[in-house]
Amino acid sequence: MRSAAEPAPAAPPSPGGPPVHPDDNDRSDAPGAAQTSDEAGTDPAAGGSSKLDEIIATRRAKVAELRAAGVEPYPVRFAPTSTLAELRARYPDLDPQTDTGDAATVAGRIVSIRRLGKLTFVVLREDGVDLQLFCPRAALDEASRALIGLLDVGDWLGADGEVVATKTGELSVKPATLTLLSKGLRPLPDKWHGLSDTEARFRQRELDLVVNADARRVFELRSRVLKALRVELDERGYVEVETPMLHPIPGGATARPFVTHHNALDADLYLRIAPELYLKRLIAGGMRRVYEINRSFRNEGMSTRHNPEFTMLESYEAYADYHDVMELTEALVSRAAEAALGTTSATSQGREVSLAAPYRRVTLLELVREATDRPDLDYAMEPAALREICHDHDVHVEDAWGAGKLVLELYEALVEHTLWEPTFVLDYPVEVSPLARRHRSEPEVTERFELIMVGREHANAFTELIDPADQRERFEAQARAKAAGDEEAMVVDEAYLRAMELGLPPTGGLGIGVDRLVMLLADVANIRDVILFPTLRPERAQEPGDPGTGPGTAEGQTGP
RNA sequence: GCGCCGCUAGCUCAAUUGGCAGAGCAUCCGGCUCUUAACCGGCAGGUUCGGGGUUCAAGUCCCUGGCGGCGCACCA
Repeated sequence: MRSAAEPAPAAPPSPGGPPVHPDDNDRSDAPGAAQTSDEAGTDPAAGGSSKLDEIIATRRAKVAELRAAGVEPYPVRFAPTSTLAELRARYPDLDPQTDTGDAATVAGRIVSIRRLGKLTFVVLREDGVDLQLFCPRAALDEASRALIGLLDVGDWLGADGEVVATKTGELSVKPATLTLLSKGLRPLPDKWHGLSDTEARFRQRELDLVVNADARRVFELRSRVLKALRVELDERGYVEVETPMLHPIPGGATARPFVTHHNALDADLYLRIAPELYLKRLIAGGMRRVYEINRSFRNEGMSTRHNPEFTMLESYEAYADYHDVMELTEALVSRAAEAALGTTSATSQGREVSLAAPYRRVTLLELVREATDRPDLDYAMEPAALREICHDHDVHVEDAWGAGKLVLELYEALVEHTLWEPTFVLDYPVEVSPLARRHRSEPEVTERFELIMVGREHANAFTELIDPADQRERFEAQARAKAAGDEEAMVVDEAYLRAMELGLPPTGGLGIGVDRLVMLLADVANIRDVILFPTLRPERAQEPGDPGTGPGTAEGQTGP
């Protein structure tokens, strides 16, 4: 994204004068530059692998040759009359050797070239759809005849000609004119094996998208899921809002935040771990139904299910309780499934799962009683007795944990991964739910549920705590835990308490992990497969002091 | 963060017990007017992830660092 790097975009070939291209500015052929290294030394991106250098040098030479012939290799604009997909849809099955007489102008990236003497086949790809150009030399105008010999796989190309079907029945455009739209300098991965190196796929997603159809499938599915979630919420009268990602104090979840610093304010800020508190302040302000779909950031471990930045949907609705939110959750998940798959029946890890509403509802306590075969188990039990039950099931415990935390640990260790079909697990202990309202009839628990599907948590919701005095006590308990060393515990958020003191109506709130929902629907095992550019360790910087490969040449182009 | 596995040509992968670093595709040169993993002939392409060690000899064994994958831990 360095727009300043194009000081003279699409410079027209100057009449009479020699072709000049910006690349020359950082080449060392200026008089007096005692640069003796070969072509390789001028490419800041090439580490020293000479075959790649050779390919890039060859293609740069083609750029120069094209400019010398008056062809702009990076033109300003092109106007196709149809996409490749539209053309395929318009001519679903032409008979072999049909000349339709219809003209079409198409464009795409060249993914294959087959030269058979005076006949060339070029395969264009656009938005994942391929179309062949059937290019007998005799059909091309003079400029296109010169151009076609300089084309490479990876170039962007436009073609203007007749829609035909070849002898074998392959739908094709037979161009009279070829227009180079952008000359690619780097080779594409193997046309047959594609790009399978996972690191390369994540670091160079653009390459993954060019050659791997599955990458495109996943991200198109993701887009449909996002749209479906928005449409469902919009139809229900929710307003989409955007609240800060820079927070003066982290809140809304128990997690370790990223810290950053604002210079003019001379203040530390935290990347948000959840939008929750701001969204509830909007409810306090009288916005009846709001939602936000965007990133949150947690400075914790990374895994196949955890990226440091991830997308969450949070929604809040005045007057609602968690039973209302369950109904909303069912509608959102089943609608997302319909949008993604055309059905509420999904396959995950080779196993079916039905996402059709309604979903099973069962309390956390019931599940733990069942799993431990202890019908007497209860939040009122002595913690020592609960610890013993944990010990019997090899569940790790810590001294500071109360009954609620211990029961939750049992649930997470013994039950959660066994819940395959969508299940609302209800009524989490107060101790582990600092922002949820106490249950209307069970004092030890809150009105909170998590939605478990295929053994994993996908949503977390509750009847919100709206009593400011209760909230202050919960915050203070969290602050004590933090002082005692719990790095994830919350701090007292006075701005939020002030909003609550203004009066928060009864409110039902929901959070859905969007990446995980997409993982489920796309049936992929790694969260990095549903995030276009997942967080990776930075690539190692180039060796300092390595002549000719430092940042100097690249920076030199960036202009003022 | 811990454990296990991986890293060889632009891409996908080989390389016997430690014994001359190879193939296919792509590139480059030549041929070919119905191909679609086009075909035929030829040339070239290597810091075997980096550094160190053992050895007559290291892609291979040892140490160390880098990056990635998987599992565990934590969370969504």
